[in-house]
Amino acid sequence: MKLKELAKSLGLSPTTVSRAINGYPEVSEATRARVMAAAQRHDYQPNPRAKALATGQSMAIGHVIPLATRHEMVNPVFADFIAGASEIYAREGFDIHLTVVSDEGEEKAYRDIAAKGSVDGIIVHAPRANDGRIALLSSVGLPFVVHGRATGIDAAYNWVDVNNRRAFRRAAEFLVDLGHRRIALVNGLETMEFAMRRRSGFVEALTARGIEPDPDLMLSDEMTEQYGYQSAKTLLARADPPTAFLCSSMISAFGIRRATDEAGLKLGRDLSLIAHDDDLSYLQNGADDPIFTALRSSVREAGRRAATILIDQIRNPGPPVHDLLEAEFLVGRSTAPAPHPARALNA
Amino acid sequence: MKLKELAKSLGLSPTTVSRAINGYPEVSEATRARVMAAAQRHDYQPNPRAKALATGQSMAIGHVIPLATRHEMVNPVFADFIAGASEIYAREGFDIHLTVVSDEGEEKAYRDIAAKGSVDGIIVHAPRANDGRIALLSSVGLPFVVHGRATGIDAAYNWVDVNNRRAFRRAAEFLVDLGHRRIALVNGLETMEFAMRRRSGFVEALTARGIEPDPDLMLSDEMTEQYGYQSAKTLLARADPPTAFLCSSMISAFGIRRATDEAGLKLGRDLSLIAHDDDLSYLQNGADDPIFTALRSSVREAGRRAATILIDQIRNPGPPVHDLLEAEFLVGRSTAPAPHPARALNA
DNA sequence: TTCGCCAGCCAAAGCGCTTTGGAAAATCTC
DNA sequence: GAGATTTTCCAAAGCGCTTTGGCTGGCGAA
Repeated sequence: MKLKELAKSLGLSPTTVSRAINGYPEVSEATRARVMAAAQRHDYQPNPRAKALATGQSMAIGHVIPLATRHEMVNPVFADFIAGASEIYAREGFDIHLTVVSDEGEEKAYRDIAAKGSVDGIIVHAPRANDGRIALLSSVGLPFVVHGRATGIDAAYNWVDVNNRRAFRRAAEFLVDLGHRRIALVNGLETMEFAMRRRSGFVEALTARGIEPDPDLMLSDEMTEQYGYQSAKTLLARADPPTAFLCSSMISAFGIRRATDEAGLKLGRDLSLIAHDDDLSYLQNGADDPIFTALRSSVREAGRRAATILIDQIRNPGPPVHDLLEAEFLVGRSTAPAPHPARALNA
Repeated sequence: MKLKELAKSLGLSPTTVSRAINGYPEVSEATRARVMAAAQRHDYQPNPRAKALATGQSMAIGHVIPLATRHEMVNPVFADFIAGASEIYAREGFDIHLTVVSDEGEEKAYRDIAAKGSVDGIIVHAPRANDGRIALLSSVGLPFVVHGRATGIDAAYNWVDVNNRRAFRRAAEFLVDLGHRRIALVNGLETMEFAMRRRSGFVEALTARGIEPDPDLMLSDEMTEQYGYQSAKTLLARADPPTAFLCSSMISAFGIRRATDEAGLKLGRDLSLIAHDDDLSYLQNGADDPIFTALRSSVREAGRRAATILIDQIRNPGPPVHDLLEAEFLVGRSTAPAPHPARALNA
């Protein structure tokens, strides 16, 4: 069923039908009702491509999700982020245009999307320091929101981020308060902004408490289970093993748990672990009785916020907006006072 | 840069330029070269909406990913499936159109997509028995490929699936061969086809070996970590706990591991566990030294296959095609002979 | 030399919708 | 009740591309 047919069947012009459907005031309420009823009856769906061509609006948002070349890994948080964003999109009538692209092709992917004009806005995932995409998109004039922030960019832009630095500072302080002195940071890839910020928060906390951060205890890689396992295994084999771990991901935290179990140690007794928890739907830390003491911040909520900002900027462009979410700190069963704090310190 | 401008700058008609770019034979190779060079130089990207409107082809594939209403959970395998599919899409010039929809809205979502004609084909995820979507899409005439199969559908259709039944039969047989008699099945939601098939394979194996499947040992739910944990905890607390677990997901397997650790049992010694491993990029079971004995089947590869079939069917429609993948069986460190097989049997 | 043919190009219509610039009908003003 | 508005509708152009149906000029055949 096309607009023209609908119009003919009603004895109206396409113009009037179009206006009736799109809520323009130039049609009487009587005919609008008639048109709407007919549209309903015939299950009329305007062809979005024709509409887009005529209006210049595609009613679609682009998401470019990076495929880490090293392990061809797609970050598991995307699914939840997009689920959150799409709640908003669905309500507002936007579609999602997905592009999966490996690191090298990334810039070109953005450039192409902008040139083809197939979306009204873009969400930028996983920013790095001095991220070139931000300048690129700004110059093109396509509205965009960054999930995260990028240092080294002068111009203002829209972003939604978690206060990673504060969260990790707080977690580290908590561990120090429990008497831990040798604390390992099992961080994400520190080419990523969020990982850099987490590291600075961690370092800040230690330094503020007079503890010299030990580079050997600060690891950085893609956050897989294996990475957590290997890291913990290696660190625990040291002569002076850490007594606590701060880990950037629940998945890697499971790896750490596996290594500690193998070593015959018990989390929350012999060893402490705090994990960052993105509150993924399939990897719940548990509400009432958290598995891990954790910094919780819903990536789905971040998706909702980012989508809201983006749509708002598309509809009425204005000065850049940002939204800084604070992570919740949940004390679970994976943390405990340091085993021999006094002895270790006074030795 | 638009086609018309390009044409003018070359002193050619839009017709000729269009034909040159799209490889039609009516233009001389000389002018084609000239056009291509100019297109390159001006970074000309044809407007996909205009193209789609004119040709009726949108060069986009729809993915409708279901949001399980119960826990608002988005299945973690989608990210990898789509990563695999998009390798093919990118090569062939297709875009991905994503729709996230909760169970109730699903049928309408498909209907709308078909009516709006915004995609050339669809991938159907997570089929259920007698899945209505298959009849719907068939009647609409939109090419589609199902990731999985649905019993109760007479008509043939395109699908890509893992031989879940055989895989689970084999795993169960392996456990029985190790002397296990009380084996628990920690399965996915059995409204899903794949879970039903896994269960039948499991039941078949036990029955064939003269073991009566115990309904109390067969669980079914969404495959979260918590689910694995709770299931194992409950089952291990029984008077006659199982000596082995067969689990439908790596994530739930981690939960099972957590429960067994808590109970002071060691996997691969006191208790056996086989997990189904979708070979997710961020949840590797480990190639050389698998954490779990596992049935491995790459969901990313399934994505590639599905995309290939779909594009092929879009280009030259033909009789339905399917592709049945076999899961690899990997013996890892989580399985061992049953603790007291002889005694238990001869008692 | 004339004709026919074909390679190579172009004008214009059309994809399904929106939107500008009227025009007719209805309402208001005095 | 005539003119001035306002309401309600419509015809047609246009979004950027493809594609049908010519048209032209150069070539070989007769």
